[in-house]
Amino acid sequence: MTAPTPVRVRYAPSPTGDPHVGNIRMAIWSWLYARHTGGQFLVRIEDTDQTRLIPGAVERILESLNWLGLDWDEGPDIGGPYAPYFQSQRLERYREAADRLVAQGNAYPCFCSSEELDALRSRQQAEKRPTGYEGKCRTVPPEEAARRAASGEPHVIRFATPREGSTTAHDLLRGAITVENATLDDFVILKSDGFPTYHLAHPVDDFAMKITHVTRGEEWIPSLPRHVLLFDALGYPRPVFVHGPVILAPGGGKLSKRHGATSVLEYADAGYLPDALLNFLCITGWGHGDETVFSRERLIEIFDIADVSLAPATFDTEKLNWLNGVYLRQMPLRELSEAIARRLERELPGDVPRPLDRVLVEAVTPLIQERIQTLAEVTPLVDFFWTGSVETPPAGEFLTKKWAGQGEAAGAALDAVADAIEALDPFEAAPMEARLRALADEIGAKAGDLFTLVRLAVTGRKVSPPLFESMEIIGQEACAERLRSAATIVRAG
RNA sequence: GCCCUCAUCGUCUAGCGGUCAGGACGGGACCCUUUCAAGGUCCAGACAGGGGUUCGACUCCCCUUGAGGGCACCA
Repeated sequence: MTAPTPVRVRYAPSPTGDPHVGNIRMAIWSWLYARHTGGQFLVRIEDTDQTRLIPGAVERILESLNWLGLDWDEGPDIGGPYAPYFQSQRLERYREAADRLVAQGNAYPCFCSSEELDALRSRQQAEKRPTGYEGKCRTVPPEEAARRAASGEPHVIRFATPREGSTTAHDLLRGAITVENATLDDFVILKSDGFPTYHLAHPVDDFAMKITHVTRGEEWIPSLPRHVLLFDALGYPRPVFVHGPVILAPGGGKLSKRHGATSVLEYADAGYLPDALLNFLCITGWGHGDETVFSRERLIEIFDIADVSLAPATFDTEKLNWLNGVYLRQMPLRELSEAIARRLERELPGDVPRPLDRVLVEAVTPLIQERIQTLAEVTPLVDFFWTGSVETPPAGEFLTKKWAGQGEAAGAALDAVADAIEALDPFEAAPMEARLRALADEIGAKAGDLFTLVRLAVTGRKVSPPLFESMEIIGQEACAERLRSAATIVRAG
């Protein structure tokens, strides 16, 4: 889809915490749409609520975008032709717009206190009437209002919403949305601290920054009529509005901490890959034929924001895990190996010397590449390659199935394996397997039963990467040592 | 309570008046196999309900039901 003028979309988070995945998904879609059409993607910080600012939030927001590989053409850190990109630095513009609306008779100062407003709201609720400001200060004569405001009396500026008629706005995805003006109230556009509310800041900035498509979450639909009224009153052309669906938690309802990670950085921490999360988030709430795995390039090639679905989608962690596994398996050895090395250096016990030997990590990587879904599974799976000695499991672990009650036989078998291992030359996986299969035959055991003992002895666990390749990496001496020690324990059991 | 939005397998979706309603995750079976994975083959599984419109509705309209969102000097 090609737009007549270059598409300009923006991601406009407020710095009140880490961006939620639902929020980030909208940013991904917006970014893809900009890149798909050859337009621009910008970032604007909506820091108009001084009471909710969280230090460091801006940095974390930008870090989240960076990690996902979303780049911006204009933003708080790099500036741009419409700077500044912090709303807190654009206060004069909002003031100006508000003054103009008051002068035009589209807005008025309101001197009602929060206590008064709270009281009004409770009264309305008690009487089961719609809540909302009923326009008390709208009747204050303009001259009197101006005088009181000039004398320093605390006040806000409210928009004088038309009482009659209805307002129709258009959403690219949903078509016309019409609301009776009577259901709207005189909402605040400028707060008493001089900061604008979102309702005012949004039209002023999106007009000034030449935004062509306002992309945001569905939660904004109810206030869309107010925004449209403001665009009109200000004499700004209306942009295209696109309200994406929300993301639901598995059980239904909002996705929250209770359901696991909710921010991008948490997913990074949990061992997910940027491309996998990007693919997954994009895919939840949007689809394209029979395809499921999309590279970034492919998405840019085919993504059209007009194709996103309207219904709220449920966050499917199982699918994310599977997709992450797909990306892990696709990764070039060197790249995966480096990621695994960094993970291990972060998680291995402190007595393991850093940096890790990359040659060893590269030997281990192919053994686990197709066995993990996230990087978080790496360390518990392969730590025995680095921890000097494994803790041999108790005899009971060994003496199950074929070996139940056969402590002596199992011990003998382990010793026999140790003998065979020590005699091996070269000490490589293929000949090792051949030799141990023959040995199983000699002992009169099934290969699998023998290998289970060896696995337990050498890796310390019943599930491990491929046995012989692992043993080759661990080394001849260490393997023999672990086998003998296990033999002793098993006999005693 | 008032306003708004949405509705295809358990989940994410394709479909855009005529299809055996397709794919993916998850589930089941089998194959492969030294564990665990990965891989392969196959199976089960959906148009929320009721009215219209039409020669013909998953597709268009209305109602019901269900789900989600909003009703701040927060965004």
